Amino acid sequence: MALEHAILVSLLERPGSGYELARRFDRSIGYFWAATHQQIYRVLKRMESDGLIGARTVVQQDRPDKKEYSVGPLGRTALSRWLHEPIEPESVRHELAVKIRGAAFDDPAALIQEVERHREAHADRLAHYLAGELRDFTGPEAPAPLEAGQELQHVVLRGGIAYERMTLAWLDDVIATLQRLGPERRRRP
Amino acid sequence: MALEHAILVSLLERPGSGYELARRFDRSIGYFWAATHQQIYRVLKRMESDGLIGARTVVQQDRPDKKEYSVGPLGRTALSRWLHEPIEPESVRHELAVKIRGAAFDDPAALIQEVERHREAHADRLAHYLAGELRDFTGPEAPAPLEAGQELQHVVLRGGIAYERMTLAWLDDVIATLQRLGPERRRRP
DNA sequence: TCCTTCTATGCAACGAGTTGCATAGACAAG
DNA sequence: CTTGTCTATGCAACTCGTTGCATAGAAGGA
Repeated sequence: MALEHAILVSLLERPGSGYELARRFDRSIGYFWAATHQQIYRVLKRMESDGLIGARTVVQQDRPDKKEYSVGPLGRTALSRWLHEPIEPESVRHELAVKIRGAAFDDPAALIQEVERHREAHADRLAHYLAGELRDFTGPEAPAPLEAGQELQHVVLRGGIAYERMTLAWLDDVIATLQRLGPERRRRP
Repeated sequence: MALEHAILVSLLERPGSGYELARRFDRSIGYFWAATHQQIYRVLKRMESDGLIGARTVVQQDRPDKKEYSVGPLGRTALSRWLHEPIEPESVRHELAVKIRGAAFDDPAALIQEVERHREAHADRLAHYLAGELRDFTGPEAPAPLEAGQELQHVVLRGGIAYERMTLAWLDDVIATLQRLGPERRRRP
């Protein structure tokens, strides 16, 4: 179960509550491992009862109290063990690609709008990543000699940036292809 | 449920049995939508009882009989409806990226082997895609004017090729980064 | 001859992920 | 003054995906 390990990594980078983790999974760590708050709360509860993490209640003014989790020795060991186990190369799940192949049995041109919507979403993500890179790693505000953890966060972010750039170029290719095939070349077997 | 739609697309491209579909999901269509045979059999059964697809038993010599499925009018309508619905841009699940960030709390150098293993797997996939592209789309054996369905299969395959190339370059970046951080820069908070 | 691989289909149990809903106080905008 | 958003946590039901196992005949290699 990789969510467990993603949570361990995130809590080692900085302790936090379920709610805070959920927001991190909407940003930073969620760029390559998505999770909803329900999933996170459920797994946190199990991890606490397994002794991987510990919780302390933080009383707050003007907002509800929270339970701040941090990683215990058992959690550290569990993460270490997982890091030394081999994992399978990812199997991709790309719904849009299914749609593109399916468009052969419908109207290819009708898919252009949808692909453009995706293109915009990826352009936004790329802009977001680039802003984060400048803020945390390459800009004047960033700490000059990065420590190991930051170097590793940076290389992961570079992966996200490369992915978004590649995807944008590909979506342009898709749009051009869909435009070349008009509704007139629609296949009706 | 996108597996259902992936199956509809695959069966429209060519009717086939559950077993044949499972093999297609190990190749071609599985490059962007993975599925095991158990999943496929279960969904085929439901799709048949929902009337989306029809089955006929094909008696075979020297091997077990098979049930060949093909898409009915209801299935075609269902696919069409889905094609016109918007979908969310994919949320990524990249386990290796979690490991890379986690390496900050262990030995970064110990991860190099694992990353190299992934690199090889991606290099193999790229070679496989390129061979398929040559065979089906760009080589001398390929049909000269491609029809719409083939153009669309080709653009999806180009996406796979771009993805693998990008991933290879990124994994090289990751390996170089892990090498720069030795075990001596291990972080022990 | 035995062992493995290929074709072909399927059940059962479990683990992971999604969707909808509920609570509850603070604050801001209309 | 009501509606909506933000912080904060959680249950219940459901769907989806994974793992292990089972059957069974044919073909091919050790």
